Amino acid sequence: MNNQNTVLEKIVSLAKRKGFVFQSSEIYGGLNGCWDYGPLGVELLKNIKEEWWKSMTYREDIEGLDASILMHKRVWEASGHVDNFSDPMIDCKQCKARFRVDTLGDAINEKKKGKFIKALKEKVEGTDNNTALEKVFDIYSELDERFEAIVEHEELSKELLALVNCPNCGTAGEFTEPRSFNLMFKTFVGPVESTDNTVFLRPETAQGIFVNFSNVQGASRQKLPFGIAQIGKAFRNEINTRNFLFRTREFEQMEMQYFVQPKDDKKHYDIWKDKRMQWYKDLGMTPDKLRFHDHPEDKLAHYAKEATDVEYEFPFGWGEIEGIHNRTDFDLQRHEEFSGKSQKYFDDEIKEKYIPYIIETSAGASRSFMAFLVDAYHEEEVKGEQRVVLRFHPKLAPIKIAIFPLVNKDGMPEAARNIEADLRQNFRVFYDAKGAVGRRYRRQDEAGTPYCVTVDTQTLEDNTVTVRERDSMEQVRINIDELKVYFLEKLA
RNA sequence: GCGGGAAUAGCUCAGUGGUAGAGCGUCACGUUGCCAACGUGAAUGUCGCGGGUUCAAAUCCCGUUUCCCGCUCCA
Repeated sequence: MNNQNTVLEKIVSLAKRKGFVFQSSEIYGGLNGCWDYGPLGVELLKNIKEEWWKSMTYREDIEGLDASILMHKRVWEASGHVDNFSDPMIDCKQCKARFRVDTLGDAINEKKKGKFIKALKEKVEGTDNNTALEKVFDIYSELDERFEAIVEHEELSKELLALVNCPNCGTAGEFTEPRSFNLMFKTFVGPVESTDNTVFLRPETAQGIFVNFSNVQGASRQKLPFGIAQIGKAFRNEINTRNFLFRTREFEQMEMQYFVQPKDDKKHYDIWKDKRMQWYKDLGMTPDKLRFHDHPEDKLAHYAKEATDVEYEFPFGWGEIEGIHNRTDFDLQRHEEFSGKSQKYFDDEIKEKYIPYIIETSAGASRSFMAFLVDAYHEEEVKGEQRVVLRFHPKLAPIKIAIFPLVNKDGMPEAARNIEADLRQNFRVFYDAKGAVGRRYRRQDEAGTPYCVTVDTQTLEDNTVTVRERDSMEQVRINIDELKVYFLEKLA
């Protein structure tokens, strides 16, 4: 574990040194959980988003969208974020201690938990809550799990809290009502601050897609099944940020919502699940470090019928980089209800009107960035010297080709500059003439540049150059006239 | 949010009360002949920030911010 943390620290350090990621507002002491993408980082991020965009929208059945970050307040009431997207807290009125409701159980021992649950069972006997409690008992056999499930249940939680003694002072029945600490960032439309003009910074891009379902369908004349894709920033006022780019308060999502006939939901869910996993593998991510984590039925979010995470094994452990959910008709149903505008789709084939089911693929651009960066990082020994190399897939590499004169004289720089000018029309290239060529190669290794072109004496005689490949460090001689075609093929 | 650790040059770090340091990197000049070569020179620090103690603080004390770790949580 210690060793693995060191790896992450090295990557954070490299990321700063080479210009991938800087801490936000660093000269002012930094801002918790916010990071800036530097010259190489912005290229890598842009390439990731571009690959995603191509794979998602360069097809007949998916349309693009770029919705506003600020949306009507009612959107978040309909989505459930105003009510659910929060961590309820309670205070003990007696001793003023504060507890998060969902972690209250940690402060209470087994024996007492048993006592409280028994008391609760007697209390709800014969009421609606009894059914709910029985369901909890069916799903869980462990005491801790039962307690946790009760606490997470809106109604049962209230009943239980009235019975529980404060873990701090022992007083029973003195807890406040659970209060929500909403994780959405709030701001105001217009210069005057008042509750009337409160808006939220979107905590997910998905709702921008849902509320535009009819617009996009009408404008694009798409028929079900079809999807809407969007890349954009989202904001969550996380209690804790942690692990570099993994949990940040401002992050970027790459989401595609696929609208399907309800009866086909399982089919499309499975298709997208496979397709999304393959995307990471196709871009070179180590297959052994990727897995699915299926959500157990009782842990599903309020909107989901089926859900899985694509997880990557980071130095700190497995972490989600994408969520694939069957959101059912929950979102459109709710928007229909809250807006009063029909969200139904008339299906010509079956002559039926229905609210589509939605299969969501929601990838974290920032998290993918981190996963691709961590996965690319390699340290190796070359002739007794350590080499640090970022083995990015050529499509993701911030710089595609570096061009060097072997030495900075005898007509070599001029020849190299000509090559640079020519290749720059098609590729992101970098010219460097300073110092020994070996050092320049290693510098490019640290930036993840897949190819280096070097002009030498022979170039001036027969118009050929060496092309050095990053991972193998092997060199081939190529005629300058064939370079562009060579790279178009290699980098396509 | 709780508990633990850390913060000194771009990076890694040394410096336990008395002039701010090293290695690497960066830049310049010279040299160069394919994998972090060499020589000479240079730039870079309110020692995270704010208070306090002291004749004197990078060093001791208090607060705070940020990062890392363990819980917790999550896209």
